[in-house]
Amino acid sequence: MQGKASCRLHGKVVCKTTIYDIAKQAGVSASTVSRVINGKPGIKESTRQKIKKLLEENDYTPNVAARGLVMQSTRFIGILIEDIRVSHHTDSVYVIEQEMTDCGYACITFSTGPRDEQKVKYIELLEQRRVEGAILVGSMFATEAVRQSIEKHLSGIPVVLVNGALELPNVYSILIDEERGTQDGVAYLAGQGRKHLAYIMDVATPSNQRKLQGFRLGMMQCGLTVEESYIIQAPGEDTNPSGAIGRGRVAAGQLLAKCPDVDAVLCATDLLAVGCLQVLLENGVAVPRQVAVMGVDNTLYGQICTPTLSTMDNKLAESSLNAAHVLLDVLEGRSTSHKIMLLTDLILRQST
Amino acid sequence: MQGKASCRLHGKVVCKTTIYDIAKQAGVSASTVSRVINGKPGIKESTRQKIKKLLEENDYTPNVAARGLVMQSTRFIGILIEDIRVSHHTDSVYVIEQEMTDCGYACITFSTGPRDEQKVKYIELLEQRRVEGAILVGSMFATEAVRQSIEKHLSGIPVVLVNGALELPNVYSILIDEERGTQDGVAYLAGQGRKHLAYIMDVATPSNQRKLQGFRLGMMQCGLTVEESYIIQAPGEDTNPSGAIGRGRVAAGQLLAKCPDVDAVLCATDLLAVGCLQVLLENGVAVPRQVAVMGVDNTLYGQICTPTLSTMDNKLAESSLNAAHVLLDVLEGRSTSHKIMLLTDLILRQST
DNA sequence: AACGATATTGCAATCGATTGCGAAAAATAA
DNA sequence: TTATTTTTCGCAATCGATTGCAATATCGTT
Repeated sequence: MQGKASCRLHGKVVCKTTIYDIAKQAGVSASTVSRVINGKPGIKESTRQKIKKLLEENDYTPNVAARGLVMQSTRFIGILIEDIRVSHHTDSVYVIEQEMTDCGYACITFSTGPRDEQKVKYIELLEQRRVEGAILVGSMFATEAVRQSIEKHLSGIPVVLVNGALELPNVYSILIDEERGTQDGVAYLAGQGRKHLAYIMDVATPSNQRKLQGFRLGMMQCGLTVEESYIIQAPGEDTNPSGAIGRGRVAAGQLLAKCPDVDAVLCATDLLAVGCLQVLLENGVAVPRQVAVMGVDNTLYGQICTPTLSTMDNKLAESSLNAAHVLLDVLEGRSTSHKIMLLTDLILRQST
Repeated sequence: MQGKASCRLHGKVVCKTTIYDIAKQAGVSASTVSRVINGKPGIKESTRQKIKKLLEENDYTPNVAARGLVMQSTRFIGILIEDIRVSHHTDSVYVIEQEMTDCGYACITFSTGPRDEQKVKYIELLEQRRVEGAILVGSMFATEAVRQSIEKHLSGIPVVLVNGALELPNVYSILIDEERGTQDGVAYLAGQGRKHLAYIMDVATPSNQRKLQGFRLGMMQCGLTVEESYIIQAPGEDTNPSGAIGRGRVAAGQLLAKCPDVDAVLCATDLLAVGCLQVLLENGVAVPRQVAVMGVDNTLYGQICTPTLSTMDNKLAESSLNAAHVLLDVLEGRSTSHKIMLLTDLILRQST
């Protein structure tokens, strides 16, 4: 027997009003109230109106968790991202949240950090919340540990990976051809007659490795040889975005020391490139006359620094939008593709 | 009668295993399983072990929604923010999510956009999800419409407002003394002997109005008169952060046209300041020799532009951290303060 | 007035948990 | 062996919804 009236304490509603409260007031059963709420047919117009009025008056709001329990659907999706503070990641989250919210889903977002154990932990949290789908943004989710965790905890629900692939029947991938994009960048710089290209590498994520691979391929295709000492690893593995400039500065310092005749630098991210730019200018190197600099991500930073930064737009927002659409397709029973590949754009500004 | 075994389809688990599944396998009742899961006493050690093993083997994960239904607690909190893409907002969300996640809460985050109706809509969504608390980031939430909506939909749960106040018994406020901060900025510039200060105003949020008020007060205290035509309204009301630079540029154009002897510009945000800087430099104005420029927010942009930007650090991340702590205090029954006021810092760089 | 057809509504089970209280089982005491 | 205590465990209600099926109400017909 249910039907306890919503309890009030000090005038504040402590328990929200339920369909039983409404039913009692209307002198009908909870079933009838439920049918009115959901616009089901077979209710006399007069009672429908009476109930609607009561719902209004009592500020009734359905408990979606209770509804979800019987409907077997939470209308939650999960978003996992390494660090939401990274500016292009923010755009991704924004796009996904907008799109999913519009379709009646709510997003549970976690910044996982770089470590696999953390990622696995958050995957379990998503399972506990019974999300109906998940989007993992970033190539760092394409690891074996994550694969196993998805298989164990997220099997049965669609998972979309942005900028990475995972061989699992329920995993969909949005891929970005960063390798090709980096090749394009190299080709452009080589086309300017530059011959001694350097590369500033970020932490060795799959995405960064693809970019580096693109650098090597591009060099080869342009008939240039890669001098290994011209591939410089930015120090540390801090994910805090504000640290990236400093890391770029350190790398640029090494560059100046080790690469005397360098005439172009490709950087794995815009912020590394900004740090690099700063050091070059501070040391009297003319950019782009003596050394050209190119970044990746097409962030606002590149529009602000001086000289403005040429960069590879890796379309993270667009791929996230694609991810949301793929997820919605699967959730709503439409057919969709398991793999989508996007091409990058070269954005040319003053630094090249 | 419950106890349907978890159904499998094509090898994929479609229904997660429940405590009834475990109970049946163990030959006990669901109550016993529940007690083992929650570490309750009064269970024979041998059966406890047996059940624990089964939980492991079956990859059991509690359905937190079902649990929440009976426990009357969802362990969800809501975060409302106008636009998560704005960089200091991102930091706020990051900090809040970290803090709440650490304490076992999950966050439902919505970017509401600038309009009141949207904000109200998202407040209702939070109610539907039965969040146990909410944090609203930004002064734009301090409106009458939002106040009423909170009173109607979020009464009974703690709500923390970052950078704004609302007179409601369950609303807590983290305030930032931006008025005072702007006064400090004016005082600093006046101390350099500058006398003709301009102000580039952003959309008229309460926060921005407080800053403008600080500008007026500061001028008065320094014995300077405010020339109304030196207060320039940046055009548009686009919340897309990437548009702010352009808006700053437009404002700076007006500045050059209308304010011949200007020798300092305070801007409502860093990005406006960056746009302003660009236009000044393009027009051959020496910064800071002829005109000093100062922003607000202490974003990374200010460290990147040339010259680097002096700015007022309004401690949004710190205030968000405070907000999370206040919310946790209330949720966990500790006493806390209804209002916290933070002071800003002046960050001095090359542009002044 | 009696009947069948249709329009409304309620009962009760269900979703996946938690928990107070009583019952059965085991351990201990008499 | 019986009585008593203490462990251990299950029953059933509960949280707030949804829904198939059965029951009742209403209506038109003859």
